[in-house]
Amino acid sequence: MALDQDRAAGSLYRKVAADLREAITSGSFGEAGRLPAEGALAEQYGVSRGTVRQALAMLRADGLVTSRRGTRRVVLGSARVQSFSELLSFTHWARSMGEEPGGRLESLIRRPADAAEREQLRLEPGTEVYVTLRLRTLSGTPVMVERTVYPPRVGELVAQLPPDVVSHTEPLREHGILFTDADHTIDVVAANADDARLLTCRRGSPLLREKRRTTDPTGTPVEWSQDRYLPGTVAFSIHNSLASSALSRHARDDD
Amino acid sequence: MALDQDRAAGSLYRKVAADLREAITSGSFGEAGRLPAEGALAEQYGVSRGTVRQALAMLRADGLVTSRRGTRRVVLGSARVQSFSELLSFTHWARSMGEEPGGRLESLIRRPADAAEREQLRLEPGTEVYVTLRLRTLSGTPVMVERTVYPPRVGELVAQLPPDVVSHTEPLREHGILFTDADHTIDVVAANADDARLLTCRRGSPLLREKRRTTDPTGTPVEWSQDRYLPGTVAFSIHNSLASSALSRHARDDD
DNA sequence: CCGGCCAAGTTGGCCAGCCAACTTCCGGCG
DNA sequence: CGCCGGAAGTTGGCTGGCCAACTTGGCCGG
Repeated sequence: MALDQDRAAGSLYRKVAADLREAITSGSFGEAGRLPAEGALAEQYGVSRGTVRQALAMLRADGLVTSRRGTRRVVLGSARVQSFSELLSFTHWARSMGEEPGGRLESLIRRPADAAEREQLRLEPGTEVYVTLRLRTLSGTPVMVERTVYPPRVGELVAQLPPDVVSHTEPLREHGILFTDADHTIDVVAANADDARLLTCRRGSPLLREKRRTTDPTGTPVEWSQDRYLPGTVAFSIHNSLASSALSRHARDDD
Repeated sequence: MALDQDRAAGSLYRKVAADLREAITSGSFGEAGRLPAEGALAEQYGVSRGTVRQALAMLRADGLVTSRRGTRRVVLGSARVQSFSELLSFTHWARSMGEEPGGRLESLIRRPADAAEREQLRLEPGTEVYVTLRLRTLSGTPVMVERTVYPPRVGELVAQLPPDVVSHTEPLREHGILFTDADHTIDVVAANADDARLLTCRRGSPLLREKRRTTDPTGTPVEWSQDRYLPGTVAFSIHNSLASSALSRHARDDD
């Protein structure tokens, strides 16, 4: 049953995971209810127990269910953003929330990489990098200033994009630049003069900063970025357990 | 080879993962080098390929290696904090950095839970909760204010702890209260009067806020906490990819 | 010399089975 | 009535095997 629809990518376990995720969030198992046993699910979906376990591992990593030896799995919480591309691309994230992402390129310069940039992007001394400064908006209101450093291979492509293009990752993907892995660091920083001007806030007022280093499938760095969010616009959300962890970015709607 | 030492918990794949993690961070495969094939590792460790794959899945989730069909895995970065308990317990985290954690209980009150607290801790209306306010220090200097709400079962135990106890999670664990899963939300907030007094900063100055809801293995909430960190003392760090995500908290030592 | 094709190598995915460790529940016994 | 032990149920872990999808590099032909 239930797998007839192509609800997820090719692999079986992803389809099972997607189906279970939907069942959980729609409350089929209750608020904090117990899931069917792995064997029962395997029979129900017509797959092996190993495949079901692979699907359940995804849900466990996302913090949707518990998993303990000896007991049925228990529903922990409801679906969160799947955090795949939502965290790598401001545009994807905004659209997944139903908001309209916007952006304005403030500056794009080309200059030799400094020591820190060479370290992050794993470049030879003397290599030139492309540095962009962009203001990002959500449904028209400014929420974030993005400073990104690109290695030559990527920067050359970015430089040819029209200045008013909304998404950077999408056109880059069409040129074979893939964003697959990223390291994020989150802290607080005071707004400098540029930040204050672009975000229309006072200089020195606090901003939520996300530093991000992104690599492609081969492990080659493709981007090093520093995003500064206006407080109250976004928050970062993480689930972690003894098994795994998952992160998602979401808009602030509560307190 | 190499598995003679009990470098990790019981399961084979954890031992393999720990060994590989050490080999990667010690540079055995080079800065961005390629790992041996799964089959080769399986033979080398004397385990099946499935076990090696389970170990490698951990490393991939931690952002240490890539994984693509058709190619050997590539070293992405070096070891990060394993984020198991480091993120659940301020004390564990501090000690893992070699710093001396401290704490002072400012207040502990018992009162009926409000709507938000009942929602978070999944309590019946009218249930009483225990609310603590603690100042946390790192090697003597104040870095964080922690406001925690405990459900009755846990709060009763917390109330009996001596006020100067450093770690809360450790004594609770001895009473059968386990912290296994947590949801974290990170954003910025302005210091209120209490925060300013305890952290010796100005009122309204920005603090990094981490809201945390922790559950035990059965999925029952055991804690709801709101931690406010002085800027410049901590940052939160995450790795995410198309496959998985991992989070760790770390001290700020760079910029 | 360049380009395309092909084969080898490698990981992703799935299956079937087995045992151990653990939890829960129920019934018996004190 | 309460405690304890055991059986049933469930997940964790590991093996061995098979095929598909994909990448890489080298060979061959133009």
